[in-house]
Amino acid sequence: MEISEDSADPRVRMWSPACQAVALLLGPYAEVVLHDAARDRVLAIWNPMTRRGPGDPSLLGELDRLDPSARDVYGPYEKLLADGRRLSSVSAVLRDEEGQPSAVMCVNLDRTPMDRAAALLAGFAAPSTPRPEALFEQDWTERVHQIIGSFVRARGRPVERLGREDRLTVLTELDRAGVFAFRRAVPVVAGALKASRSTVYALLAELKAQGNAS
Amino acid sequence: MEISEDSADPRVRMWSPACQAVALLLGPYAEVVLHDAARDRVLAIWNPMTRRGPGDPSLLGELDRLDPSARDVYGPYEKLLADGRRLSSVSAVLRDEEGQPSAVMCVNLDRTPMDRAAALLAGFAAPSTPRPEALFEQDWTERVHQIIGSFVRARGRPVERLGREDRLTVLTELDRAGVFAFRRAVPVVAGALKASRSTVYALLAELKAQGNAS
DNA sequence: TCCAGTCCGGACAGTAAGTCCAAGTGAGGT
DNA sequence: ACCTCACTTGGACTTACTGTCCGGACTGGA
Repeated sequence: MEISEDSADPRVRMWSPACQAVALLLGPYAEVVLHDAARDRVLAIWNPMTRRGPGDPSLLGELDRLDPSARDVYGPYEKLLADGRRLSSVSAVLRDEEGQPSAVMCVNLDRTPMDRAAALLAGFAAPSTPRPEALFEQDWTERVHQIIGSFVRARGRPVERLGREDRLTVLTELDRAGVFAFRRAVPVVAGALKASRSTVYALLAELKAQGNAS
Repeated sequence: MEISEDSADPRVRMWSPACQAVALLLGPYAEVVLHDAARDRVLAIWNPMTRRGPGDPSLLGELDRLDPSARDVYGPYEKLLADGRRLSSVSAVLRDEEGQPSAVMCVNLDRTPMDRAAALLAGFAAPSTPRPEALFEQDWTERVHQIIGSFVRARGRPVERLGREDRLTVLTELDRAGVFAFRRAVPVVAGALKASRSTVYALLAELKAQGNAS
């Protein structure tokens, strides 16, 4: 991963662990460059994104805005690569033990993947899905009356006059519709059928017995 | 931004530009820690994400796996913060001009923002939810898990780590979906949320109070 | 009228739904 | 390291609902 002009250079030896660590952390999306500021050359480079190598002129104007007498840390500022990729960059002036500037570290982070992801997210998020979350049948009692009503109409006889078999049939349908999974279902059904709670339970027990038997 | 025990420490003076540059580049999502490996202490820290400060023991086991005689760069490896944030971390052994290990730099990058984005993208891209939309959902527990699941995915955080507000939100959605009209709904939801029945009832009461007040 | 079949309402037991509280837990502050 | 506060939890407890049982009442037919 590391490409350096001269690993024997004490500056490279000293700074390469830090540079390499950062390059590792940011995976393929960042390059780390160690510059010789005085000679405007690249000392070493990790994850190169351009074709630069050690010994090449630094280019990119990475060192233009540095003023070691003022500050040591610059950025993040934006840079544009020839192919249009946008970079976020920081630079740090590195000093030797006497406090003299000896090198400059630049980290160039390619933001295009994140920009793309951001755009994608923004595009999807904006016209926000109007909640296709289809809900349950909110009013299940409605459904109870519907089922009973249509049966009564088909049978041509009011609920009060339904015979035993009829009620068994209706209860079967209601059960298939999942009505009895709801709380308070039996009293409601009993009311709608104009029958007593006891009767409904008795009929349901009968159905269950039949169902299990068959 | 920088918090250091003793800026006069030559190691801090020497390494802080590099550390600060990295901290700046990665914005609020990364902390950079400079350790005194020999004494297992923090020398300086940028963008602290935990409560550690200079002079504190290093903790976090950041220095456990280091072996300066072998390599200088470690990682990226994954670490887990107490609050559930997942970190990508790298460490570098920093040496003085004689080549003696003098400090260790650790960069801890919080990946939850990216995880969340990734989760969201995955949620959109994936076959979403193949919605077997029946008129009457026979298997309402299925729906419970679907709703909780999609929320967890959007939130990018496992169900165990959902905060109070998150759970209130989920319960609101479940309620809108009519889940609590079913028998045995609360125990099922409590199980799916990895919370106790009591807690679910408490949160539901809170929602009801809010809803009536407004 | 009597019988058979059914239904009713109420009593009752069992199970689930809610409420309440003391104790435990964990994050944040000092 | 300790305290505090907010929250969670399991369990005890109350209330509501579910399901069963039975005596009495109604109905239609012999």
